[in-house]
Amino acid sequence: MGRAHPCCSEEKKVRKGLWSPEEDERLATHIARFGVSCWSSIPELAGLQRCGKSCRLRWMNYLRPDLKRGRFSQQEEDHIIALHKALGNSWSQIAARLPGRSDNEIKNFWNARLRKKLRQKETSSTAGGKEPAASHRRRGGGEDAGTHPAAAVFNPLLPAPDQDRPRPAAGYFTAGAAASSSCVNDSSAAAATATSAGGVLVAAAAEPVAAPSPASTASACTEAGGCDDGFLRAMVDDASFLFGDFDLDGNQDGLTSFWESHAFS
DNA sequence: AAGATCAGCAACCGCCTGACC
DNA sequence: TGGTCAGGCGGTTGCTGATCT
Repeated sequence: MGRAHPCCSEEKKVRKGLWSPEEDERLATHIARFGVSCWSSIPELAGLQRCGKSCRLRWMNYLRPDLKRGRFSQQEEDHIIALHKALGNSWSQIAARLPGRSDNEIKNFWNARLRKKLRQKETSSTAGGKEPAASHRRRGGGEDAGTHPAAAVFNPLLPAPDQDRPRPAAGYFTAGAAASSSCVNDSSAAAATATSAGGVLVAAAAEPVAAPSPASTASACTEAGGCDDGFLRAMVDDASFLFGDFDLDGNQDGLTSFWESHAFS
């Protein structure tokens, strides 16, 4: 192995670097409406010039509705230290035990802060010295992630309503992908997996929702051709929460106006 | 005021694993 | 049963913006 993924090869023209709001919108809207069955097909279906891996990463680390973002609490910090002690650099396992945090976020947090903190602790305990000057050199409001352009879009929205609002478990949107490492063509299997992995999804198929392609609906539709409306509604609900209101009939006005009103300054 | 330095974080890269054919 | 493919993971890089000099 180790060869480049076909989707990431130079043959295809793929964009790299930071994601634009429009790309985020496309990806989030697509996943909200059709779920994830095959990451490699998502760029094409969502009209993105990105590789599937990049889409997955963006979703997992940033767009996922169950991410809380913002600064790590002291409790979380302690938790991370304890988990790291037990699990080592298994960031995904640590993330699995810290709801609302992505492995990348935890990894960055560890690399940026905790490792240094622990090192300082060690040196100060041996030398009895003071904190190095660098420790107080903080970027304004650094950890609340409000300074980064992309982060600024989401942070104000996520924490407060989340408290009382029941949310799907992590892995909710990625259930289709979790079902198999290959793209799932058996849509009923994918739907079943999505339902069981999510744990909160409605199994009964209601009115079918128009679908652009079999692959894109694999995680939300049944074999009989009917889509799991509960599944879609639940996802759209989450996407609405994130981006503003839009509906399954393709009305994305709320989403668009959200981006417009939260344009980066 | 401007350049240097630093911290935070998003995203890429390469490799591994597991499922499918 | 081995090759191929796609998802997942950890390490690393590079950009952005705050702070310091």
